[in-house]
Amino acid sequence: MDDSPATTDGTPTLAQVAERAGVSPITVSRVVRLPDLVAAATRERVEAAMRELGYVPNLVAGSLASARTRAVGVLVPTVANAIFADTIQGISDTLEPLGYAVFLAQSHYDDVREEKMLSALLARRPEALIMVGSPATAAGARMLRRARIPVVETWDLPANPIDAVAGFDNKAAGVAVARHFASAGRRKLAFIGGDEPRAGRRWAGFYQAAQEAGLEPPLRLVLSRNAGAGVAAAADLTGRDGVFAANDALAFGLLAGLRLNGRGVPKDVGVVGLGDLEIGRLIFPALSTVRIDGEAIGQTAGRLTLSREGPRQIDLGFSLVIRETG
Amino acid sequence: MDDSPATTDGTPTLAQVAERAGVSPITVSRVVRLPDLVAAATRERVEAAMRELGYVPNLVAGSLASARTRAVGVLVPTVANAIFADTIQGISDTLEPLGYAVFLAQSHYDDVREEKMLSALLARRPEALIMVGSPATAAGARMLRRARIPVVETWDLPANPIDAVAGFDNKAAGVAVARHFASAGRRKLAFIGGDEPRAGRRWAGFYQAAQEAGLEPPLRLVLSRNAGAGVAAAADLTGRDGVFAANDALAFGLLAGLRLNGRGVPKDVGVVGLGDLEIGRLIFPALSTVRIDGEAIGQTAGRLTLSREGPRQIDLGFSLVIRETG
DNA sequence: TGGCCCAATGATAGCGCTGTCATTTGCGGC
DNA sequence: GCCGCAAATGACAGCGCTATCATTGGGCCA
Repeated sequence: MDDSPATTDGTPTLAQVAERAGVSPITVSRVVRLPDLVAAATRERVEAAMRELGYVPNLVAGSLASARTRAVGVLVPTVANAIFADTIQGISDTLEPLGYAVFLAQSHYDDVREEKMLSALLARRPEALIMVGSPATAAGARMLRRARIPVVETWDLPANPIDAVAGFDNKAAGVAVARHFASAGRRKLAFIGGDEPRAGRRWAGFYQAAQEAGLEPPLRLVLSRNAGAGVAAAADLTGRDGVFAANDALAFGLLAGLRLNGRGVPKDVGVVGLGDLEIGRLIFPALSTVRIDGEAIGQTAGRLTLSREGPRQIDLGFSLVIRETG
Repeated sequence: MDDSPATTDGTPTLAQVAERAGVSPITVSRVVRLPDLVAAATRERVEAAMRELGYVPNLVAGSLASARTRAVGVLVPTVANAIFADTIQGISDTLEPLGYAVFLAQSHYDDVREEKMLSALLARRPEALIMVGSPATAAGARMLRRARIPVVETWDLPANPIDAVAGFDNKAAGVAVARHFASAGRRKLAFIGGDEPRAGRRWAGFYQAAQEAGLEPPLRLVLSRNAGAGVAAAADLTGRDGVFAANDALAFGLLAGLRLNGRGVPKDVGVVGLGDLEIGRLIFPALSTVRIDGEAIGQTAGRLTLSREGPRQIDLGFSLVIRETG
């Protein structure tokens, strides 16, 4: 086009915009960040130069200079499991409009990987970090504390939180389900779920409440996290009349397995899931479940990230939604 | 602890590590990035200093200096829709082990927002950008071209791609479903879906193939994207005997609505979804669907991001999976 | 009319790293 | 015993911005 410095390299810099607009670099910087401080005429000239050059600010340089990245790190066990998608959505919907970006990482329920991802995330200097659950390792927790940024633990109510919390009481959820089964006259309960900490707490509450209700000790099946495992589990659940699945996906699988085994739901077995995925309402029989508002968790986590005011440990609760499966 | 410079500010810098280890900053940098270039004894000394100080490298500074961010931007319409979760997972699983981070943004099927997110993403200087679909605006496309980084468009086969593609032929999917309905003797077809480009292409193929098969012109219902809309749609579909839902979630809702309306599936109406969510296999009647391997799309996109070699427009295809709904 | 204040703009220095050369040291071969 | 070379380390400059002061030039009031 012309011989402006922009033709030298692909991406124009703020200085090149400044030169073209006949102003100093700092003025261009202000047009981008604090337009009110710049006279309208100047601003227009600068904006024209930016447009002509196709200028895209370099936030990595800006972040270094200002010590503000305008980004938050988000660490989830996995995104494929629909259960956390709403939470990610909630986070991103509350933070994106404010100019924050989301760095997403997955731990895959693996402690080593979690620690690695935590440090990879922290290396990018997010202004806050939101994770599902709590750090599994002491080293992970230490890193988070040293980072001196807001940290939000979600989907749980840790006894000893690092900073903020947006979650619910997993143990109480287990208790509620066991009591429900007991009051419905079911006697031989079972629990299916993974071996991660939150499922463990659900189990603990479930077991305890079953005992307190005078039922025989419930069975626990530790499964891998996909719905297919739920299908297979049905075969090992003969004789059980109330099953709490640690998440809805497992419950859907279980329902399918039960159908294959010719067992009636809810007549022969009651099934309760956790999460309240939309599909649960739509299938037949409609899934009874522990409703968790994953999006609210995400929104709350996002908000806790932005301000240090107010209560920082928030219990979003859950509710037992009894539909057709038990 | 002691009077090392680290006590001054929260986060120690590379220079502070260097001082404590008695080496130059560049040596510390090498221990982090190219440990083989450093003598074992020196390396151990540096590593000890890093441990003692709790050093976490500052990648934003490193990125600026090296002009490499080791990050990719990912833009999806929404993460709540389970259909893209597998793709994000595929991307992140192939890129994270190589040290890349993922910047995640959502467009919410909104052109303005998409453009905004694109430029926000680009401002962070990702080394590649992966998006579902193609930029909706010319400005968006221009930004991507100017960025001079690998760009992967997914979930579609754009006629005029910016760079790489990992997708499938949405129109052909529509054709396949219409032909299937026709050969099953269904005469009065309908299509339900959003008004976004990919759904539009599915409709186009569906419509065309229905015409070619001599059926009367199918009906198109434009719905919002949640499953609830599928439930409501059932009422407007009386008299139709074959319905293609642009995604599985809508299909689940439709199935529920049809049940409420007392219409038999597949006897009275056939229903085919798209995506092949795991649940579709588990419910009864099991959902017929156009199977898309979202995870493979993500993995392929990730791979296309890393190397400029080989074919860059990859059609991952789809397959029609007829189960119990039609 | 002089002084003061605010609006508008700029100069300077540096954020915490890494690329690109040096420079130093040890060691084998002739 | 000296030269050359590779291994190990370092000096320097600079990535593209922004924080933090200046500095300039009216406009307005006493």
